[in-house]
Amino acid sequence: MIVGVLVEISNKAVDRIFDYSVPCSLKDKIKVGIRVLVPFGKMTLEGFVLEVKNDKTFDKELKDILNIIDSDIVLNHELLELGKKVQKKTLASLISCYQVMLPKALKAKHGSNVAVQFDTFYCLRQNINLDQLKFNDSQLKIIEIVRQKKLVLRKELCAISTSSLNTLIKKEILEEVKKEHYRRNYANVAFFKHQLTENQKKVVSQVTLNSPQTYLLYGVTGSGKTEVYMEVIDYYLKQGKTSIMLVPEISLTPQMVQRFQERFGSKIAAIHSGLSDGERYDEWRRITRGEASIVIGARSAIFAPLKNIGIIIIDEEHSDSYKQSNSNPRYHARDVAIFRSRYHHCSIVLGSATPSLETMARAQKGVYSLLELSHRVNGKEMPRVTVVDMNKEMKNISGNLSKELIKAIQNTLDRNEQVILLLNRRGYSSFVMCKNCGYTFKCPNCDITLTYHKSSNTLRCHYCGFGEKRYFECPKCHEKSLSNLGLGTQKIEEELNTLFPTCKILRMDYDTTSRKGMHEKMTTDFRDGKYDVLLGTQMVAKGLDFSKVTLVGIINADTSLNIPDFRSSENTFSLLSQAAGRCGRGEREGCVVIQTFNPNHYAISFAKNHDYFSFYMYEMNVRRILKYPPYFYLCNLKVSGKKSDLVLREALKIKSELTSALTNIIILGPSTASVFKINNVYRYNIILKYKTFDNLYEVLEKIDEHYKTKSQVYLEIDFEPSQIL
DNA sequence: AGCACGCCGACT
DNA sequence: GTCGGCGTGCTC
Repeated sequence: MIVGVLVEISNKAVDRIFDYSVPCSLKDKIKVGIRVLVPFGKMTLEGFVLEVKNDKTFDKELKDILNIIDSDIVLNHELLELGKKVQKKTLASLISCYQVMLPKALKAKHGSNVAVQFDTFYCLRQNINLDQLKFNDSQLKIIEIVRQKKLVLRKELCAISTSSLNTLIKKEILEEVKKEHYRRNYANVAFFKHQLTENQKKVVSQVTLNSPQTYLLYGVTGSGKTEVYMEVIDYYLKQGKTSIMLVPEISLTPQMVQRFQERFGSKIAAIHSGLSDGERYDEWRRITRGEASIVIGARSAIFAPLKNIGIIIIDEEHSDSYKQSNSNPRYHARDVAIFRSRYHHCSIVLGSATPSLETMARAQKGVYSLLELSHRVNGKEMPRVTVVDMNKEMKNISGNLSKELIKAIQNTLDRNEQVILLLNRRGYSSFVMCKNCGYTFKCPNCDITLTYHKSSNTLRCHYCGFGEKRYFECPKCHEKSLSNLGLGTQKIEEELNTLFPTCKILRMDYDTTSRKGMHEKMTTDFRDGKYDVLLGTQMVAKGLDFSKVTLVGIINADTSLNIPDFRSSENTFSLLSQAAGRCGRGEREGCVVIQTFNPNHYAISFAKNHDYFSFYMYEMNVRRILKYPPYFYLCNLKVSGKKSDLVLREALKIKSELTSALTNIIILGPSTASVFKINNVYRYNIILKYKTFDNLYEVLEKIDEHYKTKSQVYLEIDFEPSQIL
């Protein structure tokens, strides 16, 4: 017996199947999809069995596999095939495509730290005649409990007498049994169901009754998309089918999970960043065993090993978190969803209040079916939006809050209602500059300005982690005129404290929510009315639902417009629309104040009017003229290395090779990446724009092949990048 | 990933 | 003459 094994080294040079022979003792345990331990050179490695074959026509002497790691399959037939498809689409290594599907516990490097947890029980041995034996009091007590309950936790019996217990085991009267247990409790809570509106019902029946296809559910904020998702999932659950729902990590809050648990109880497996590796492993096992049939999670949950999938839902489909951008495989969850939907013959629902241009364009072309929810469930109009021109305002105020916004906050507080303030951190950070000579602090390893962290009084590099104490004297002109520039939530909080001394402010940003459970506590406290103002970064704009909020203020709408990325308008429009959607969700009407230095920018004016379609039309025209998606596909080739001249030379070589091998393609660059140097590694981008694939993949694969063994220059290929940095 | 092999500069 | 730098190539 011979097995084909893919070893767990994420290096393209060994990313192929190696054959091993199987010793007789392991033969009957071998299955495709399990992990095995194999000798590899001088190393011992874990690997996946991808093939089992019986022919012995091998010219080489094969090594034996050493052992078997899993008794059960970790990669089923579908996932094995899916990995190959993802590999083909992203040109990443095959092993990375399989690794991305599995929880950390099953990976060679970290796996050993995470184990299945067991509870120890006792039970009576069979065929024991108790009457013939003599026992002392505590032994009798123990036997009585075990006879009644059959299976008793060891801990419980130890409480009576550990020594008596041990004697009973020694005499082979009681038997120790280990049973796996999950780290979390999966209590089945009361099923809770909302009444749907007619519009919602219509959408549900379209999704569930038509033949399998991909839908775009375009529903304004507050139109009750989540209720539609639940109803659809319920429909398939009753048919004995499973569901996946993807949510951006940032909106995968305990409240969100709770809503689903209230309806579906322990059928839910939720995979979010708050779980420990062990808890993740438990969830994964519940899914493979069929104990959980509804999976809610961020991007990687699209690989959940469910069988018989009835529906795949991608909520907030425009979110760039669905594209894995910083490590291989650089996949988009939407593409994986499409692969899986073909395997399972199921539909996909892509939901958003601000669909990505790509998705809406496909819906307009008829590739996806468009479903709409154009009214809020509470019947209220969208909130009134005021745009404040900060160019004029800055002359009148000393802080960062306009008179208009201050007045609106005051009015809201007077009415005993709540406020959400959003500080747009995208493309924005606080830094230190000398007011005398203009000196700014740069990271010595990276080509970037250091960020000021007030809590530790340090300057930090966000790219490599470099940090140093904040100076008091300018190192260049030696004046003591260094000042903190830029805006942080702490700064705004101080301003609010001065303006509204009695107002209770809840600050919610990465610093305050990173501790486990803090996010949950904060949202609960705010909902319970313990605070008047919720001040935060992007995370306050997504999905939160507070009925008492009647004012949303956006402190700096346009910093995200300044990012040199073709999606910056789209991202800004989407952020403003989502933020505005946070208010007026209850009985009372809401209003929105947007502060901006670009009051006439189309992303802002269309957001002001809640006019998605006009934004869509306008932006489509921009993309058409500039040859960007959805009119053209993009691919970014990232060429990097420690020797900048060598990197450039190789990048130019790649470009000339592409130019001669490809037609009907626009090749831009190589240009220096927006941060040229990170951690002493120099980076160039070559950007490809094309309408048809032709021989693109073959050519790129050949170039990639060449660079996978080079150690001085690295090449990474990112198809349809979410951003080009 | 790890290790061996091989080709060049600087030294006990 | 050798020691050791790392660039390259191989692992069933």
